[in-house]
Amino acid sequence: MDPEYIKWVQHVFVDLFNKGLIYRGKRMVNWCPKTLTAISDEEVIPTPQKSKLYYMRYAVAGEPGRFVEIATTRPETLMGDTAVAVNPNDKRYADLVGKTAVRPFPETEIPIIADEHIDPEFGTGVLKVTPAHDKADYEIGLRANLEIIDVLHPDGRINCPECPDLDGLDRFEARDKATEKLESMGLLDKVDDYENTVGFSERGHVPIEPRLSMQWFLKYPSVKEATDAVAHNNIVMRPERWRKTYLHWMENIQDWCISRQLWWGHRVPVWYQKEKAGALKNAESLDSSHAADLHVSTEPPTDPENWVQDDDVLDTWFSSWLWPFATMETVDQHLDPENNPDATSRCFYPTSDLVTGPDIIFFWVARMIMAGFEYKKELPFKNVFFTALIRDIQGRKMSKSLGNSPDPLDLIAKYGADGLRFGLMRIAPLGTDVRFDEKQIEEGRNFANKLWNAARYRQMVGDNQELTANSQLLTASLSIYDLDILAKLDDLATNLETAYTNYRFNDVGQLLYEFFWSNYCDWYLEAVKNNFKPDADPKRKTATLTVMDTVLSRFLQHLHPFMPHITEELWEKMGYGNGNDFLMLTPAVGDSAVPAIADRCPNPDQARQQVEAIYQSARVLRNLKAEYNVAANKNIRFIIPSTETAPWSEQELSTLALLTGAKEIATDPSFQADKGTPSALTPIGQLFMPLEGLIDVEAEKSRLNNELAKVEKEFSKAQAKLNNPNFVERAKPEAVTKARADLASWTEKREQLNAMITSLH
RNA sequence: GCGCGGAUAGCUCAGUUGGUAGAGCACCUGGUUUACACCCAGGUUGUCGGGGGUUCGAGCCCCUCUCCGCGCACCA
Repeated sequence: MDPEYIKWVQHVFVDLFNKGLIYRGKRMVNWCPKTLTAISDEEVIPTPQKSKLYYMRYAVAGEPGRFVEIATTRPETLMGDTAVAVNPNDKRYADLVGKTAVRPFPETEIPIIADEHIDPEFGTGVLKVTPAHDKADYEIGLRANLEIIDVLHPDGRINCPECPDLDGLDRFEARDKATEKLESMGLLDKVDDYENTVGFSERGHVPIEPRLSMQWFLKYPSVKEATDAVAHNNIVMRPERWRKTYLHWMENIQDWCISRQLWWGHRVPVWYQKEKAGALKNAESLDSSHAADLHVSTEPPTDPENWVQDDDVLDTWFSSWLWPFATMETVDQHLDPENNPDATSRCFYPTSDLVTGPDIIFFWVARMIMAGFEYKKELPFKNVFFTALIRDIQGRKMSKSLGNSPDPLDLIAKYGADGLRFGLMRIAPLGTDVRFDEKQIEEGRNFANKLWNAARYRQMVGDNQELTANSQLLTASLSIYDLDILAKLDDLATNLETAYTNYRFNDVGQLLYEFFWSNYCDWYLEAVKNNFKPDADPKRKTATLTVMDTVLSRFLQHLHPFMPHITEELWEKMGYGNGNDFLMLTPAVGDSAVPAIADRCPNPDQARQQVEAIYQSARVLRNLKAEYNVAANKNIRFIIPSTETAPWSEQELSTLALLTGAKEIATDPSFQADKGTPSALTPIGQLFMPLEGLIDVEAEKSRLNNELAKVEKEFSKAQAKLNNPNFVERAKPEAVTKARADLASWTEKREQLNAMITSLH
């Protein structure tokens, strides 16, 4: 309702009127008897109903005792019947055509006609024609030049003074009353249960009434251009399948009934000459050829006393469809840019992406494309991203009337705005609807909490230092864990870019979540905790802090669009903005930062492999501890009975001990394992876990055999694959290479496990 | 009637050119080692809706059936 926006709405109305595309006419429209207004086809919701099919008889005039049987769902409109129709090819009734039938009340003779529309298979093959109250009947009426008798008031009550017992009754009460009357006259044969689909008013929630009414209509502009734009992928829809839906609608487009009989809305900018107003309003049609008697303008007439403005307002989408440009420039700027230099500075038209729901693809998207092209001679956007619809846990669409929509404010109170936002983004897949489950929002809150605590930890272990991440990184002595997490941070940036490019926002959420929770918190932070012990090397501590700041600050940048509040808060509290820059105003990572790792270490792969070996070993050893129920025992020692521990330094082994919750990992070439000492095969070799008094040869044998069984299974699978000549010949080379590597790895594990089992004997 | 989705662990859902089925929650076991119990470690869980086909190989491709959802048309 901004004054400038109102001007646009009026300008477009006037323009389309002058182009002959807007006209006023008496047409069959969808009428809502509850809200007392016309509505568009798109606002009619077809709803399956359990109703009745009434079989009744009309007497054939002049042939006493002869009747035609008619099946109808709406006996209450019988007073508006002006014909009875059969299919011209229906031999059963061929002799009746041209005769007349007797409408029982108000009693009169009506013609029996033939029309192609009648389906001989339906009911009795005979249709009562009520041109005022059915769209198809209206068409038949036009073809046969039938009289039109309107027997309903706008609110759905019967308007038929000739039948006092029906007059004034609600349409559904009248249905029963009319049935009773027919029955008492002996004209009702039977009533069958019947399931049909009835159009309901989207807002009024009552069956709509097809009604002959004076309304304003629009013949859509720029239809061809809007169709071609999508057909030729100048506008790309995601998911792509909506394209077909769009094109189907565009190819069968109908004129749009744009007038509404409501109090609120943009008023139709049309004034009628006072003395001719009555006649003009009831004219069969009005268009630009009547311009002389009308004032159609964005400005009211200068002599208002001589004019009467049209009472109707416009469909709400008649203003919405102008949104891409009407929000960007005023009509004056549009029409006369030279004298309104602001026009270019404010106008972001076209934009790149429209994000919306597929339920308004016709209401809004299609119409914006048409209006955009019509007024800007250019398409309004290049991509349309249709989000998923969030349904309730039972799969129902959320709606006010069902009351199944959670209040966002309640959710925000419980989980925080960022938690809600992140939770939703993580379940926003490309292409399908999703059931809303509060658990998923809880996950968002937990993630925010995790982030907060990780930042707190950073503050706990070291002073807040001014972050000059890149230069400090270059001089720091980085551990393999540092290199590993920085390389993963680089990977994250790359993967996020891909996900964004493909509009896979749930992937973005997943990538952010996994990197931070798993890679950074669960592994990296745990692996570097030794560096904060009192006796740790200060240089190593500084390097670790620098890496933590690098990861945290970049991660906050990556996460910011998904969790704007907490990231902004931490950005400030951690001092990453140097006390003056908002994170919101900081260029995105891809625009500003060099890759974290590339300059420092051109080939981090070796470090990554070493780290993976340590982490994988930690998993195996944790597992071993769990299997022997000593997971909580911090005094456990692991022994490597070999000197061949290179490249594993004391430091890496102590990190591994930290990660496994063990006292130490010791190399001891002289170690002689007692038979039955639990041991495990890890990427860094075979490790023993001596347990005082807990040695049980049989238990250990059975455990190792279990493990061997799994390995054997994988081994045979890999072997079978490579023994298949078809695979080796036809599969992709990468697949074959990988299969060979797998087989080699399983072979080795198999041999080692066998050796371990043999040593128990 | 025409068209479009969906059916994968108990639940909500990922699974990107066909190549050893995943996440979170739930559940079970153990854990308060000074970031986090909104947490940590470990574990259990699948005839990938049914049937058929193509292929060396199918959750993924083709055909068919069943069920759920959506759009369009019709509905006397």
